[in-house]
Amino acid sequence: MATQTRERILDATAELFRRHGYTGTGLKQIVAAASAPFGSVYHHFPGGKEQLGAEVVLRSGRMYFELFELIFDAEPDPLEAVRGFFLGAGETLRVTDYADACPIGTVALEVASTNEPLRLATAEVFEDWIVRGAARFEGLGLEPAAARALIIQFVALLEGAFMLARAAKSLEAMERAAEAAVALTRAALQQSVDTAG
Amino acid sequence: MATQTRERILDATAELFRRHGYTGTGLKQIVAAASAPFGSVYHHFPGGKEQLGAEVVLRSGRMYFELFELIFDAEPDPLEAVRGFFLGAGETLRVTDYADACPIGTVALEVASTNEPLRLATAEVFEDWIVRGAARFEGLGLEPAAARALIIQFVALLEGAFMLARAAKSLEAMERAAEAAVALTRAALQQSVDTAG
DNA sequence: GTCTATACTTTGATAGAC
DNA sequence: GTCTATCAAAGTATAGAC
Repeated sequence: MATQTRERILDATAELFRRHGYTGTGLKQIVAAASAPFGSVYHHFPGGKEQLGAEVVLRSGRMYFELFELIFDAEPDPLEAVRGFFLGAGETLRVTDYADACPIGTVALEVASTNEPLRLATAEVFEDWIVRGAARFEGLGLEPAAARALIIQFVALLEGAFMLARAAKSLEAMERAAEAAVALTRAALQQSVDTAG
Repeated sequence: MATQTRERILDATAELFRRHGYTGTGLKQIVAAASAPFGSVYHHFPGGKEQLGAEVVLRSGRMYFELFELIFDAEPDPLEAVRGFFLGAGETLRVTDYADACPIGTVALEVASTNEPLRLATAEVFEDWIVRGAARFEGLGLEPAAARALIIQFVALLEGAFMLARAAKSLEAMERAAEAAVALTRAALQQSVDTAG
C-alpha cells in the first residue's frame, strides 16, 4: 500500500538522519533502507529531499515529546521524572553504540545557515517542546517565565549531552546533565514555594 | 608562501564548517574560499578531506579554549566570568546572523557514527576543554570531581544553547543557558565552602 | 613544487516504460 | 501509479604539465 511505503521512507530517513545527518544521507541510501523504488520518494514527497527532511523533523519532534510525556505521566515525583528522562536517553544511546540520539539536533546545526525551510522546521519543533514542556512545569506551580526558562535549560542540556556522549562514547556527560537538570528543577520548585508562601 | 596557503585553507575550512558542517562543505568550496589551487589541498593535507577536517577541529578547539581563558583571566569574579563567556558567545552569534557558532559541535554530531578518526578528534577537543577547564575550577576550591562535573555541564549547556539559538535565530536560549551555568557555579562554590568549613 | 585538467563516484532530480 | 533508466551537477581524489 502507498501509505506503508510512505511510512517506511519516513522511518528509514529518521534513522539515517540520526547517524549521518541531513547532508550525509542520500536519497538512494534512503530508498535502499526503506526497500522502496527510487521514484516513490518523489511520488510521496514532490518537494524532494527538502520536503522529506522537514516531515521527518516534525514527525520525530512529536514522537520525542510523546516519550517525554509518557515518562512524566508515569513518575509522580518530578525530580525523579527528570532524572529518568535523561538517563533513559543515555541508555538508548548506550545500547545503540552511541548512534541513536536526537535526529533533530544534528539536522538543526547542519541546516541552520543553509536551508531556511528546514531551519524553520527544527525551530518549530524546539519551540513546541518548550511551550508544551513549560505547561507541564506550570502545572507544578512554576511561574510561566520560570517554567519556560527551565524547559529551555533542559533541552540545551540534553542536546549538548547527546553531543558530548556520542563524541566520547561515554555516558558521563549525560549523567552530569541529568544532575544539572535535577538541581535546576529542585531550585525552581523551591523558589516557587518560597514565593507563594 | 606555502605556510600561508596552508593557513588560508585551514581558516576557510573552519569558517565553512561552522555554516555548512563537514559533509556539507566541499573541497572545491574550500579552495575557492581560500583562493588556493585545488591540488594544494592534497599537497598540504595528503590525507585529504579527513585529515584537513581533523586539523581544523583540533585547531578550532585550541582557539576556543584560549578565548575561554582570556575571559576568565580578565574577570576576577568567577560568576561574572561564566556569565560573560556565555553572553559573549551569544553576541558573536547575533552579529553574524546566527552563523558563527562552534565548528566542532556541528562536525561532532555529523561524524560521531560515520568517521572514526574525526570522532576521535572531536572527543579529544571536548576532553581537553574539560580537563583544562576543571583545573581552573579546582583553583577556586572545588573538589576534582565537582570541578569536572561543572565544566561538563557548561559545555553541554553552551553547545545545546548554540543549537537552539541558531534554530530560532534568537538569543533566548543562550541567556537561559548563561543563567543555568551561573546558578550551577554558585551552588558548586557554596558547596565547596560548606564542605571546607 | 605549483597548479590544471581530468577520472570516477555519488548526488538530487526527471522522463518515460510498463 | 510503480518502478527503471538516465540526466546534469557536484563530490573526492589523482595524474601529469609546467
